[in-house]
Amino acid sequence: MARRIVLRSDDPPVSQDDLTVDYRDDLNPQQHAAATASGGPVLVVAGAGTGKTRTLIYRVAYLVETGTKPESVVLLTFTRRAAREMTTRAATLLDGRCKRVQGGTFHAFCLGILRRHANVIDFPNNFSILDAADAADVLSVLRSRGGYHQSDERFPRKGTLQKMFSAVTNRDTSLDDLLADKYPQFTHLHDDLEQLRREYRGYKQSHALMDFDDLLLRTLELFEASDAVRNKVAARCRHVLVDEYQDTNALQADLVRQFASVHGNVMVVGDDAQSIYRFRGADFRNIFQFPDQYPDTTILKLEQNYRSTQPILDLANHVIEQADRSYDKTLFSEEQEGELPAVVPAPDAQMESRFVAQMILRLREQGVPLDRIAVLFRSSHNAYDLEVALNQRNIPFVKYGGTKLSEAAHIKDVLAHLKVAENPMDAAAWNRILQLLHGIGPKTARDLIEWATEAADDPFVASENGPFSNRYISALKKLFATLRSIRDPDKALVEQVEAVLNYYRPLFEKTYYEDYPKREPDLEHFVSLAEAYDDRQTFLAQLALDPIELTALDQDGAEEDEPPLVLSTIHSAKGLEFHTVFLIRALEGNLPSRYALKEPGGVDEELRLFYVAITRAEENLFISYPMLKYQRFRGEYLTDPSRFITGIPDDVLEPVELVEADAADELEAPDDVKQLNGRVPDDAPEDEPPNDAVPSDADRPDDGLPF
DNA sequence: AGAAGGTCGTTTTTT
DNA sequence: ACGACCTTCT
Repeated sequence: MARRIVLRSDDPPVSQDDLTVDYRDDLNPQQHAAATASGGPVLVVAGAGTGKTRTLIYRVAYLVETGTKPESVVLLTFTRRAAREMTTRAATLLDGRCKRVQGGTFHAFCLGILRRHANVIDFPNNFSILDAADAADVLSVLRSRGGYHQSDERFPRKGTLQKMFSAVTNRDTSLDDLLADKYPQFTHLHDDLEQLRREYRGYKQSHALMDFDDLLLRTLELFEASDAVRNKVAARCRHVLVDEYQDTNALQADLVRQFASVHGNVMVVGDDAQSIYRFRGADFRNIFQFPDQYPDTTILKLEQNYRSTQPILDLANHVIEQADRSYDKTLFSEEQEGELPAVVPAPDAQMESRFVAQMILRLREQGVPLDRIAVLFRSSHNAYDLEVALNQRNIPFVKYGGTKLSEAAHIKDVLAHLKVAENPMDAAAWNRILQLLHGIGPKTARDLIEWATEAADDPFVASENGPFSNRYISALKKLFATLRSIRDPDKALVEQVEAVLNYYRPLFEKTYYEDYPKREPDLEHFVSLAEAYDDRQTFLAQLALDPIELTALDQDGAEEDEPPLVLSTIHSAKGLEFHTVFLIRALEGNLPSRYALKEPGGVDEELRLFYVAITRAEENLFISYPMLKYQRFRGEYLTDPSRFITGIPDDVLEPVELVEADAADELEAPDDVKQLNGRVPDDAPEDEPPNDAVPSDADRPDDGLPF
């Protein structure tokens, strides 16, 4: 790299008197130092709940207020939700200018760059984005085309292939090492896999497809291919801010370096104790390497916790002590008072759900809004029982980390039609819509795709003379007619979606004949979503990169209703905070996950996950687990509580026993709230008749008699 | 040969 | 409740 001469700012030094926001008054000294730091590389190590987000928001405001153009500030966050929240809050602080800062997720930001410059790496700018499932489908096609599993030795299934290849890209390792490390059963297939991986890459290139990893990887390749482009992009990155840096992987760290390569102003914020995306290639050690990669890094620490009470932090500190970690920060709070965190063994899964649902109703009675309460779990199916219990009691909730709208098969069908209209080379989408037609299976679809994407100049015009069989010709003609009609540039997006739905409905009812009425509402939701966009390409990208939770849609009918309770995987709860947190299914094999036990370092990662869950809580924390579980084939069996909660002293984590209200009373009065020994803030006797003042309680079901 | 339809075994976490 | 695999049908 060329020698660098640093020019000093010609502007007079900024005095606090000239600023609208009172940074010194609003922030503690550590936060203030971070928010008002001058340029250059800065690493902020911030413990859970220490006002990391707040500091970044003030940082944005400060930069904008001291003369940096908002368009030249880049704020990279882990989710779009986080980016939106930050810029909105910064805007409240200062003014609307903050909304013009660039950013979002790494993937979204890279997409923007690629759309502008894709031609440099031989991609059209209307390339399609493949989500993980789409990528797996492409691999499945290539696998059968290449005849990889003709012999009777087993070949990895499509999802495994996708995971393997993604891991190779994200972890910056060789296929060899990955196989040895994680897939020893497939090491002998190394050559086949290497070849399949090459085919996959070539196929994506020739069909204008990019999977999630490509969005990062191809951006780096773009920068490598053209210094001019890199300089142009980096010139617009006057200040680069990265949130959750502990969860970035090698690719992302590389990207940050490129973005900052012109101005050198980069501030990263993170907490090594909260690194929970190892499976995606993140390595918490990255955060320690930052100072090595950027000479003269200023290191700042945030240690005062503003979120949780001291008893909750005591548990958190106790937990994280068990992990190998290089940074020592003990969180402290000024909020000394507070309930002890509780561990609640429930007799079985239904009882666990009853406990959570009833506690939520009590808290709500005491004035805690539902949306200040969260139920967290390791994996999304952990919540199935609870979802039933909540539905029975009419408690509204959103679930994060569950099935996304754009992942539902029927929505993927509709999307695929739009994708083909957008990018006629999109073989993955073609494959999907062709196989919906009666008489077309994998083989015919493959032949037709080849014709449509290679032989035909314009498949939509030349649709009269393809290699068609009478078996499906009439259905195919209808498909072409629909595609032609939605490609009309004058057609509004909503009209395009309506046209697809008109065409798709009969196919939909046939394909999902057993349960299509249940899926029907999703199609309506999809139309209303499309109304907010006028550009097809933006709409498609948005759905791919910022998928909408299915349960979030159930809520928008009831706008008058109170904001819903939050159910979330621990991963999706990152960065959020709640008055009360329930952590359910704290079981050995679930948290820590049994899969993690096999991997070196896996248990530590799970421990950090547990730590993240605990530190979401402000006032109350309940950790529960069922003592008995039921599994098909296995029947009922005794569970082991998570190793993370055994052996913690009672004065740090208080054991609580669930007691069933008198069984006779329960039969007559459905108000069957259990006693919690000394735990419930307002422990009213429960032998009264049901209280009508609790609307969502009114049609509570009888909760069965599990004993 | 290739598609359709039924059956069996199954499931971490996310952009 | 979903997908991979096997059997039967066109």
